Amino acid sequence: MYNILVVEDEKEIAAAIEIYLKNQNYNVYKACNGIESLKIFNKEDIHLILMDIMMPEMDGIQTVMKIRENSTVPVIFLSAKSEDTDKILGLNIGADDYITKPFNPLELLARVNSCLRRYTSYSNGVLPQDDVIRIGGIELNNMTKEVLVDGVPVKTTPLEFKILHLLMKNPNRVFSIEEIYEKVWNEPAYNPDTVTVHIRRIREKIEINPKEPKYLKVVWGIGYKFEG
Amino acid sequence: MYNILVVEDEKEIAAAIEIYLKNQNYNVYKACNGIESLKIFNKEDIHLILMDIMMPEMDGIQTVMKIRENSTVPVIFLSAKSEDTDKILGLNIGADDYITKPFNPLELLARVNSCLRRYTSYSNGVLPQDDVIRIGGIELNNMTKEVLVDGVPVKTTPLEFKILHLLMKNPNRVFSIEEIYEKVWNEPAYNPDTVTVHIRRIREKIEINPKEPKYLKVVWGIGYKFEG
DNA sequence: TATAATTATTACAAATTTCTTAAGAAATCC
DNA sequence: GGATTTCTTAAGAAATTTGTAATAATTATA
Repeated sequence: MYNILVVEDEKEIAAAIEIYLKNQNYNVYKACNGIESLKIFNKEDIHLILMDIMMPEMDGIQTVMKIRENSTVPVIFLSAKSEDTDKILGLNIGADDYITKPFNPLELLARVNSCLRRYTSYSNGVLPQDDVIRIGGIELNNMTKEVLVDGVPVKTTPLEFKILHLLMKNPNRVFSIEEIYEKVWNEPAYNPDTVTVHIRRIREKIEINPKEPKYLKVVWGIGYKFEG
Repeated sequence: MYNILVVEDEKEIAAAIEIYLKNQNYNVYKACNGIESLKIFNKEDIHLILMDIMMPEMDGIQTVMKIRENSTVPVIFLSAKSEDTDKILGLNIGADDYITKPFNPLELLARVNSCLRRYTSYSNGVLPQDDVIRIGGIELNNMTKEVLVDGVPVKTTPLEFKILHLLMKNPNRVFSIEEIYEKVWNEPAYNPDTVTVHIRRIREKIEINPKEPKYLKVVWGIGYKFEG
């Protein structure tokens, strides 16, 4: 049973899609804007996203970019525009397919089926390599959300994992506290202390001596980096 | 990691562009008029400019003309007008591309990517591929904020790094103490001693014998330069 | 060479940033 | 609904960086 997230601000279209998909025995989650979709995506185990491009608040492209920062879930774009450039560009940011409105319900279903088949076929045997990052003695698995320190599993909270993931995805790059906050929390306003405290907790879990960190280093006056 | 300067007086548009670019891991600087953009351009190591044509104070074309006096940095124009005359004019003064508002975010990203790709491919060695400057035995990495002296990492404070970066970006060019102060601190008022002390501290870190500097030389009565 | 102007050196005070801790709020789980 | 886990905030401590000022050394010029 697959979970499909439909992100679409026009209620009637969303309802119609829901009917088609439920008839095919898919489980449907609905969001009417980008922000809501991110919340659902972070909470549920979504196998495919149908994303409208034109939306209030945060448009579909921005939303997919956010999702792509730490997931390779398949995405099919829905759009009123049919220009070829858009089509190609949409695929460039990691969309798996593209359907122009008004669409044929059968076409929609066909693409959804094919997309899921394609994705599950290569996620069966070999996992996408992006999901495991290993630097020094630290191994981070984005699929299972597991962290290994010298082979020993360590429990991390969701926020700790996100911060560590961000830094380990770009080893040696320095992130300012503000940057970390924006990327992890998806909000502009922030309290620097919050990030600092989480950094401290991550250090407690992955460093032998948190006061002299080997991996999670501070660059004074600039920010933090994962050294590898 | 590329630095992109967005020159746009409408705050919402500038903010939107910033989001798109940051999501693609570009570093974004913003200016809301031509004069401000020149200041940032002179201070930072900008790899591409997105320039609005219609702006108060100094318009985009005037600004690019000023920039073109001593730089071939790629420029993409943004404009509400779509007349061909503007287009041709824009390209004639050395713009690399042209986007009319309202624009598709993906189109913007595609042009930015292509522009940077094109530029770096035919600039052999002039423009650094990444943010690494290497002169003599000194290597400076702006992404990791690391400084290597003959391969040995050396810790620098934020101000020291900024000063060194400024001088190494323009090797052999002499900067007056006042100029250094203005570009690094971004303030008009200054105390010459402050800069002198910082120069001394940098020398202690990168020179074998600070009293007879090999790199960070003084030009008597004029200022300092990084010799390479 | 003497003098004035500029740069170098040093030590210490001030300012800034990060660290640590802990308590209460919020969210999640059973 | 209660218990547990996770998150946020705040405040003082600790560490680091930055600015200042006094003095020494160097360079240019008359």
